[in-house]
Amino acid sequence: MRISARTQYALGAMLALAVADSPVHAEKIAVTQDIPRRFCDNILLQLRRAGLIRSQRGPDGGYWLARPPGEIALADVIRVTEGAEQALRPFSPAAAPLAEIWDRLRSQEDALLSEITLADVIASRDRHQDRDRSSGNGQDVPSDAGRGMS
Amino acid sequence: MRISARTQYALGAMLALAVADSPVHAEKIAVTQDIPRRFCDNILLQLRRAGLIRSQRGPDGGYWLARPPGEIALADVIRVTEGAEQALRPFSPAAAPLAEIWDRLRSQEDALLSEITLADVIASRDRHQDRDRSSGNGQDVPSDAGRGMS
DNA sequence: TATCATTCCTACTATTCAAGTAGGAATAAT
DNA sequence: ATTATTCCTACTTGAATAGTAGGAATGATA
Ligand code: FES
Ligand code: FES
Repeated sequence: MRISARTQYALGAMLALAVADSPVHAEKIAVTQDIPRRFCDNILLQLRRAGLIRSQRGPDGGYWLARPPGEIALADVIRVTEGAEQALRPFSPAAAPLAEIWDRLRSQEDALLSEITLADVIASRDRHQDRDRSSGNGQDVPSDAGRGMS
Repeated sequence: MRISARTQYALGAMLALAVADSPVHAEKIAVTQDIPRRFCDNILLQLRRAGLIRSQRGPDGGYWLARPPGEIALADVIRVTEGAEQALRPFSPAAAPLAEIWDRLRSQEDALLSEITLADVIASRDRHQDRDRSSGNGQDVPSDAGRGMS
């Protein structure tokens, strides 16, 4: 799969919401995540339509996650922003067996991205901030990390 | 990684060479693999420069594999045609931990594609042609398949 | 009720990248 | 010489991504 700027931005925005404990303005997200202001609006809208986030208009409005960070997988976000990848063009019969391989690649990738949640990413980041407390330190990102929003 | 038409074509061409037992014209490859004629030239040239195939000019010329099909992994071909994927743009600090994940994705993918050789693909194709001879049939593509060129 | 800050929506422009083409030079067989 | 092929650079085109524009709808506050 392609990792577009849009996807990168969307994940950044989702992470920003995951660590906040109250609604966040698009403006703030745009600034802290370094996303072009108008583009940020655009992406947040898409995420809301997909049901990943909720929103409130007017002053004192903003965005927040629809579910706790531990229940949102990276794949959930990516599927939205990358949309349905257009089927790759027909194969010459001779190259047909390659299709099976592309399928394997995709499932492999999907498996990984479906297992990692926003909470995992945040936990991993926090672990990297206080560098190596123990010697044989954090390898795996545990899937049971953050549940609440703070 | 992206599976471009170019990559698809290149793999088709390599497979065509893998099953041939003497030099093959670009023309023939283009026809049998359904590759636009001129584009085919273009791709073959790139493959030759990368050292994956050899060539001979003039009438009675053509292309052939530089190594036996069992020693050419799909990754070898793909790395050539996809080129050095341009580094994805800088992350906002907040989204930095994602970089690690992209890396994991890439290695996972590279591992799979490095294990499968042209010979494996051909063997798999042949196995699919005579449909299910035994009941619990071929799951894995053995890596020790064809060695010679026929 | 007026005002203001925000989200929401459609549609547009610009930039980049992949796909494919063009024209011919170099080489080798006959 | 002629002809069939590979070889090489550069160009054109099409599609997709990235980002922008303009304003309508909503909701808080006074
Ligand atoms: S990155 Fe998605 S299949 Fe390779
Ligand atoms: S297809 Fe290569 S990393 Fe996703």
